[in-house]
Formats: sequence, C-alpha cells, structure tokens
Amino acid sequence: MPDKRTPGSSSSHTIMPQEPAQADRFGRARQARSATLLEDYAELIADLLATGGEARTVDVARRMGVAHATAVKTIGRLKREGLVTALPYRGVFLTEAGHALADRVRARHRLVVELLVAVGVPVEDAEADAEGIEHHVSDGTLAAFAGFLQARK
Amino acid sequence: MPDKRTPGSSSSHTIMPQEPAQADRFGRARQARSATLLEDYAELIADLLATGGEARTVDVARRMGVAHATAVKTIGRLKREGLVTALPYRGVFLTEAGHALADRVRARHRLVVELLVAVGVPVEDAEADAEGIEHHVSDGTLAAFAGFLQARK
DNA sequence: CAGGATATGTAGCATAGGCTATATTCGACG
DNA sequence: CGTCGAATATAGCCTATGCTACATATCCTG
Ligand SMILES: [Mn+2]
Ligand SMILES: [Mn+2]
Ligand SMILES: [Mn+2]
Ligand SMILES: [Mn+2]
Repeated sequence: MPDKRTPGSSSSHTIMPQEPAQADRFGRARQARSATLLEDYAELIADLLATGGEARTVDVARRMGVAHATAVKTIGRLKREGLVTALPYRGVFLTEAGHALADRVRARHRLVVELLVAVGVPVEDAEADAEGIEHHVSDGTLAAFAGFLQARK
Repeated sequence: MPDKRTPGSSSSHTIMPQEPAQADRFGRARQARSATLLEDYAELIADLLATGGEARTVDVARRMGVAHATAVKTIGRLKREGLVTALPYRGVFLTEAGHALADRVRARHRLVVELLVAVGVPVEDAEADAEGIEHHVSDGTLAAFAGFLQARK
C-alpha cells in the first residue's frame, strides 16, 4: 500500500467539509427507504378501495407479490403509524392521514412516470423503475419535473 | 418462486392481467433495495481507495453516517459476496468483482445526477435524490438518459 | 518507549420485512 | 343448514440493518 504523506494518517484526520453532506444524503436515502413500503401500501390500498370498494389482505398480498402473512405484518405497521384501520375479517381502510399519504404518493408516482417517458424512457421501463425511484424524489425535484413537463407541452 | 394462480373468488373478482405485472414491478424494486447498500459501499470504498490510497472502516462509517459497528457488519456482507477483502486492522480492498461493481455504480450515479440537472433539478437536490434514485435505474432507462443528454448537447 | 487517543473487533439488542406452517373463521351453495 | 374451500390470523424462523457497550489493538507523541 502506498504510504500517504498526510500527517494525521490517511484515515480520519482532515475533516473534509463535504463529508457531513454525503453522510446526510445517505441518511436521507435510508429514511426514504424505510418509508417506501408504507407509501406503496397506502397507494395500493387506496387503489383497491377506489376500484373494488374494499381492500382485502389477500388482494394486497397478491398485488404486492408477497405472502399474505407478510402483508399482515406490514398492515400492522400501517395501523401502528395511524395510516389504516382494519376490522377483523373485514378488510383494511385508510385513515385521513392514510388517504392524504396515498394521494401524494399517487400524484408523485404519475409525475415520475411522465418525466421518464418525456426524456425517452420506454413506457415499460418507466413503469418498472418508477416504482422504486418515486420514493427518492424530493419536493424540489418533483417541482422541477413538473416545470420541465410544463415547458415542453 | 411459487407462482400461485388463485382461481376466482369472492374478493378477488376477475383476474386482471396487469396484476402479475404490478407484483413483478414491486418484486424488482425490492431486489434493487436489497442491492442498494452493497452498491453504495462499493462506490464509497473505491472512492476512498482512489483518493487516500486506503479505505478504513472508520472512514467508511463516517462517510455513510452510521456507527462503525454497522459498517463492520455490512463490510462482512461485502466479503461474503466476494466484493471486498480485508486484512485485520489494515482496511478494506476491492476484489475484481468489487471494482467492476464500483465502476458501474459510479458511472450510473453521475449519469443520474446529470439527467436530473438537465431537466432543471437544483444541483443540491439532484445530488441528494440521486443517492436513492440511482439504485432503481435499469439499463434501459440509463440508456435513455444517455440518449437524452447526448441529444441536448 | 510509555500512555493516551484512535481504530478495530465483538457481543447483544431492536426493528423491518421476508418466508412457511398451522390453526380458525367466513361464506357460498348443494 | 351443514360442509368445505378461501380468507384470515398467528406462530415461529430467517436475514439485513441499525444501535450501544465494552474489550483490544494500533499508532502518535511527548
Ligand atoms: Mn413504489
Ligand atoms: Mn407507486
Ligand atoms: Mn446510492
Ligand atoms: Mn451513489
């Protein structure tokens, strides 16, 4: 290994000012990752409620592509966070907070897909990638997307 | 793995053909999420190696914004997956596979930031959001990004 | 070259999110 | 109105990612 001349050893002496910024970005990405499931479930449940009038655990599980027991656990987290309520054997319902979240998430999802298509991404890829990308699009970025799409109309 | 084909039932009315597609998209997003940490660590370690000649656990932890014990565990996973090697008390090194991954990840990261800036996202937001978005950009989408940037030069 | 500061290793704990397996309960219909 | 398949609930078990606390090892510096 080449020996660096840095007095404090190459490891951790000089505090580069961009270091905290990078750590902060990683932290925000972690945060977004942890909110991802809640957002997708809220959006999906809203969709099921709007389409079929009810959201059953089994349908949520099938649409998410997970085992029903997995959906049960995640729905439990949604309950703990005050986003849904559920009656035993009667399906899942969105609270007001849950509905608000679902609305925001759905709007963002659509805008992301639109943007991707606008820059030339094939629709299928756009739909697939948007499912992950959407959770990492901040308000500032979202506004820029809207502006870009507006300008190009 | 097991691909269930549930016949029609009370709650799951008609089998909409887009259902499996949606489950597939969610599944791919989950996969991308699970690869996220490996990609970020590989990129960061490559950066530390290029910049300072060595990648110490403490530096990785600080740049990632996590406790050092957390970095140790993740580096353990990188070892198990054959992406890095490490000598006790001597820092971390990339294998050939690790280097290849880091290169791909870095290129994609830069392209994503470029694309975001090109559509009008403020640089700071672009840098922040790209850290999460990059892990969900497929090859097809990446190619479209490159094409868009090329056309606008 | 001794000691203190820093880095590293390791153990234990928690939560999230997957899974399978095994009850129960519901509800459609013969 | 009883039965049986589908839906629901619950109980483990696993891995991945975080954390704190404490024990060692290394490395600077006086
Ligand atoms: Mn999503
Ligand atoms: Mn979505
Ligand atoms: Mn990243
Ligand atoms: Mn990156």
